[in-house]
Amino acid sequence: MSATAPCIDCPRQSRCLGGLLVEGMTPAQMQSAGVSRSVLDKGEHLYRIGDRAEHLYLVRGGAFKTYVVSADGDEEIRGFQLAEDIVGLDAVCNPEFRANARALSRTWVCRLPIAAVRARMLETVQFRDRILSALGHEFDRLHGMLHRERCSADQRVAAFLLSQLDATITPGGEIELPMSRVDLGRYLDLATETVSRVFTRLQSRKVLRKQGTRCEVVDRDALCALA
Amino acid sequence: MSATAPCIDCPRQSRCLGGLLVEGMTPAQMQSAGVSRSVLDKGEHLYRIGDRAEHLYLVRGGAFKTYVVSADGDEEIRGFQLAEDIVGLDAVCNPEFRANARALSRTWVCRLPIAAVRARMLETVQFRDRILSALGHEFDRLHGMLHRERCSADQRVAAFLLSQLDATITPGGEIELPMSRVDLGRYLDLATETVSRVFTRLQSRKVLRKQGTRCEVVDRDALCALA
DNA sequence: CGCGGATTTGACATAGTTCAATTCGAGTGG
DNA sequence: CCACTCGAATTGAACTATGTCAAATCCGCG
Repeated sequence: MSATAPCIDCPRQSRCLGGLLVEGMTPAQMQSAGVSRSVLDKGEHLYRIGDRAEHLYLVRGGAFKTYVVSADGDEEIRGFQLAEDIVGLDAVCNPEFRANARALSRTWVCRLPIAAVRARMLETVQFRDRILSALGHEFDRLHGMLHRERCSADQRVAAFLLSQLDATITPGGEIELPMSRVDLGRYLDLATETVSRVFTRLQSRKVLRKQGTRCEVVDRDALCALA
Repeated sequence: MSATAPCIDCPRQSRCLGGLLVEGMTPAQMQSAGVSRSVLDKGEHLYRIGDRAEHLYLVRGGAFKTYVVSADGDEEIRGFQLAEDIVGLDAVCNPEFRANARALSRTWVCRLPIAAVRARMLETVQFRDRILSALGHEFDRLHGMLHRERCSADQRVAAFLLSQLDATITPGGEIELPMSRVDLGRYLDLATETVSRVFTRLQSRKVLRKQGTRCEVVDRDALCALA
């Protein structure tokens, strides 16, 4: 995990949490505050459960999974974070991370020092509200997971695909599925085999078309009807 | 739902969110800020999904359930809030409530105006951190629910009973179960019948003793071993 | 081309649901 | 104080979605 220079000339600065954060800072101030960027290789951990939470992160490219390992050794995946998502929001509420974050592929992140974030929350209403709203979205996501886990296998997969579709910037039915079937199962709380069967079914019903790591949603309405 | 006077002479003031909030306010200021108390009868709603979130609430006695109704009309219970718990924390992150809150029995609450809460978050680090930490606990609780829903019926019930045991102020194995079997099922995502069967099993194994709305945990270790 | 992990498919096992019937228990009224 | 009522809780029996285990196939990569 190698760190590089911060956001001073980042084209996304104005639309970014970091933008609000570093507004008015000189490069030197940023540097000393600890704003920076990193790249992680596939499989590398961004942080582990119990680590002192000193940064939160913005995904620039690639993807993470956040997960915990239960008492009986099973990996429970709590979320996937793709480009533009925030990882490690825990850090705002807790001194330590409550989950592990691991790169699913080569992944780029911006790191925002949590001390600066907390300080800025006291300074500007706009920034405080930006953080609170991010927390609100995280609550919504968790409530969504809770709802999804009360549905049938078909519905879980359908709901997941739709959420990916919504989260994707590119229009059209193309979505990125950087996670393995195993990980998807661990996220949806389904056996790998069940996930696989649902995908097969959706493809034979011409709802979906699979192409390697990507996949095309041919019949969005059918998915909505399911979920 | 009748409202009465606020916290000026509340014995709990110093250990309460409200205490930090109203610190330094005159009774008149409190009044005009909207700090107050209410009582709700069994079955009354404290708020409904979509309501403008103008207060958050502290439970003083009694209990709530927070729930949503899914597309196919099923009630999904997202939490039970007993004495000393915060209800409506949504309000900090969202302009509208994202769930319904309904009294399970006659219930007393303090109402804290969210505008005052948000304002105070800018003023004192201590108060901001108190709120953030409450949000953190809510995240933990949701993560706990997600974990629990991946367990067997026995484990879900055991984990639930243990969490009630921890949350109860009174020592000894007595816990309050103000919710019906139906509601418990809707919370744990189990059929009422399944909940009932687990309780029966736990009683015949002398882990539990039931007494109306209360219940005594005889063998805490057995519960831990299960969960 | 061939290897090894990931995915898919098949056959079978089972926890939990569903539906129906019974029992319990807190109020209520005689 | 007891009988009655009605909803809540429990019990029973059959059913089903999904898990489990094992075998077959696919696919990316050296």
